[in-house]
Amino acid sequence: MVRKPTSKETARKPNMREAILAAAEELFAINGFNAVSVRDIAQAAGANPGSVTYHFKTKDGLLLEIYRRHCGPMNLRRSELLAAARRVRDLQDRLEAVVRAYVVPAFTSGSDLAGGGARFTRLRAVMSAEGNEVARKIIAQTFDDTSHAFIDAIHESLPHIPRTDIVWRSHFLLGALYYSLVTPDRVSRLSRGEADGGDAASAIEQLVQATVASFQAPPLDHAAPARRRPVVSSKT
Amino acid sequence: MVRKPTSKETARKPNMREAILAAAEELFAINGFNAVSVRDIAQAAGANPGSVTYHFKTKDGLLLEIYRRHCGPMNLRRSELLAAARRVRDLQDRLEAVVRAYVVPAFTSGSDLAGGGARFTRLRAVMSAEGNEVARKIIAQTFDDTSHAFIDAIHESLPHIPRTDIVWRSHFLLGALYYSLVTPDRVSRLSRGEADGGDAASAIEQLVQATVASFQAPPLDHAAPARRRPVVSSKT
DNA sequence: TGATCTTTTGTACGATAGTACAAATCACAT
DNA sequence: ATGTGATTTGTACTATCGTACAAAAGATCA
Repeated sequence: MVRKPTSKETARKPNMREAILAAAEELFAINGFNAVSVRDIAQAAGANPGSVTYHFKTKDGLLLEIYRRHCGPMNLRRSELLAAARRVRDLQDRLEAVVRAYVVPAFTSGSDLAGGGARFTRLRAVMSAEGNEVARKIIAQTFDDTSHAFIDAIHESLPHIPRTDIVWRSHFLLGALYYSLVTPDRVSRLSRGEADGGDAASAIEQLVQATVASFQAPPLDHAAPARRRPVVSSKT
Repeated sequence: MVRKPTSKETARKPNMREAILAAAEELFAINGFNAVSVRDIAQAAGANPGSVTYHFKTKDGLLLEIYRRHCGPMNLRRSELLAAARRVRDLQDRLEAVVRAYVVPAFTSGSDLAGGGARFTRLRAVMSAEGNEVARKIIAQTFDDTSHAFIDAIHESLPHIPRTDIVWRSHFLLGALYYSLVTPDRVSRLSRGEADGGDAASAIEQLVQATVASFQAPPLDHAAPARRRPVVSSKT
């Protein structure tokens, strides 16, 4: 008889805890935290509502565990890719590699969770929009380090751009990334079917290319707006 | 003796209907649709919960009315600015003007609502993330025309870029725009206080500049992406 | 097998949700 | 001042929320 697990950390044969986590992740990512009830999650997971309470104590605890599951692997993968990107000699290529190291793990999973990267990133996007408190705390203390590392790496490739501008542009990158995962159908619609907003590979390439170009844009902090004239004038 | 209003369309002296709309708009934009109760809105507006039902019938009806209030003016202003931008001769300047015509009304109000532009745009961002049904319907039938007009205008300035790429990049623009309004504090935090994410003027300039550069990036549709050397450079 | 621990189930409780509706109140034309 | 229609108030109803908890069921090992 095969018997590998000790009694302490085993769950049932069909792992209910995991099923609940997966169902919650999916539902939260699509509908937001507040619109999904514990009963909805339980039903989607084929579990009893009480099981959710048993495994995660509260609804917040469930969300917290989802974050714990993904943050580690994703940031680890980002660190690896970032380290590799830093070793690229050509500054131009390095910039692209760094951006790619930031973007790719958000679309594709960082570890055992297959294809869960995009789902979790979408979850983060939605929680961010909802101003979810649990998420806010985790984000600030888990992702800011990573964000700083990327900003520094980008700054390394573009020393002549003020750090402030890089912060703004990397912020735009994250916004674009989030939005691409939240409403991919809009891309399909506006392109009249010529593009598939749900295609991760396309999204990544488009995003990386557009973002690299935006980082390379000339800085504007320099208090010298003489170059361009005020273009807008239509109001009375 | 002042007598301007006819009895038919007047509300109370302190216009309750407007107060409710304003309160709802603010609360929805910050916390999302589902997290805000009708009672929350009524309290914030200094009204009775029943008044909300009286004026707007349902909570969905209230959201619908908020959209009706803003969509017209904002799209009107965008059309004006877009028309003006189209008249700019220099292609480079025209591109920037077009982008600005898209961005500016989202941050600043389009009509009588003072400063409400950013709030409403943030509301749209949050509703989009939550997958709100009421919002989805209105968006598709109200904003897609505008979006197409902008995409076409940009395509005019950049004829060598495939329309598909322009759709993606304008999608990124909207995502960046939304995200800037949803979590401006992140910019302040990551820049270590050097930038104020809440400053609309800075956000607009940064966003316009970054976006123009992203639109100008070389197209990537071209089937064979070997080792490409991007042409964009900032040296003068 | 029986004892013990873990997990699942079922049910219930208090809080709060959206909304309906009658009564009270107000603004204003007559 | 008075009647009338537009608003506001107060309250109540039903549904659903998150969560607690005891009992049932399953697993583990002496």
